[in-house]
Amino acid sequence: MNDTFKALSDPTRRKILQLLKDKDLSAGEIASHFDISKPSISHHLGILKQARLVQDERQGQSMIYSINLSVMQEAMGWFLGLIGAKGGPPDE
Amino acid sequence: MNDTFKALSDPTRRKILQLLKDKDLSAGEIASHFDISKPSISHHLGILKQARLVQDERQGQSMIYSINLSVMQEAMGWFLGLIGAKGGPPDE
DNA sequence: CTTATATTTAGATGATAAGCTAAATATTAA
DNA sequence: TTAATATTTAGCTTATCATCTAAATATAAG
Repeated sequence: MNDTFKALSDPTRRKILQLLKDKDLSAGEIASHFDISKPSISHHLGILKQARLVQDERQGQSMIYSINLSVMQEAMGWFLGLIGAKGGPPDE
Repeated sequence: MNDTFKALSDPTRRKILQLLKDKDLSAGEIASHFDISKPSISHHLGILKQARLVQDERQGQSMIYSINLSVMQEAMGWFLGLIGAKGGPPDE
């Protein structure tokens, strides 16, 4: 869970997730959306991957990245736990 | 939005929010839940406050902190935007 | 007014993190 | 096998961040 929030704390990484929401993209295609060097984007992708927020799969020379929505949902569960029941003890 | 995610990226600050979910607490009461110096906790509270995730109000010698759920909901809205509609263009 | 309590501010330090360039790896194609 | 393309790894630099101690501020009580 900590890895998840750490990964989400960077605006470049959040934007990457928004790009991947629309469609799977290669590392190079992702990098083309930013004014940041490809090695730096690769580093961000590695952090997202370690947090399991994205998955990658080789396709020829390219690495195709896709979003992992189940981990996103876990993080959202944390929010729901906070928002859902202010005040009272849990489950009562 | 960036301040929000930055604030949420630290485990101590997330735990503070969980404490405040159950009930409002003074800075000292919050600090007593951690093995961290009071100035450090005060620093964390300042970051949460700047992100408007918490509010504070003086009560005698104490500062009483409370959670601001509306900002939490904004952050959750970001998640919903990502999870809600994978694949297709937005609103279609 | 002086002392005690609660909290924050200041200043310093060590760790993390984001960015870069250059070099290494992996795959495809000639 | 050699050259071209795509991506990652290595190594470095700079900036940000979490933490600490010591000092400052604010309120309450004697």
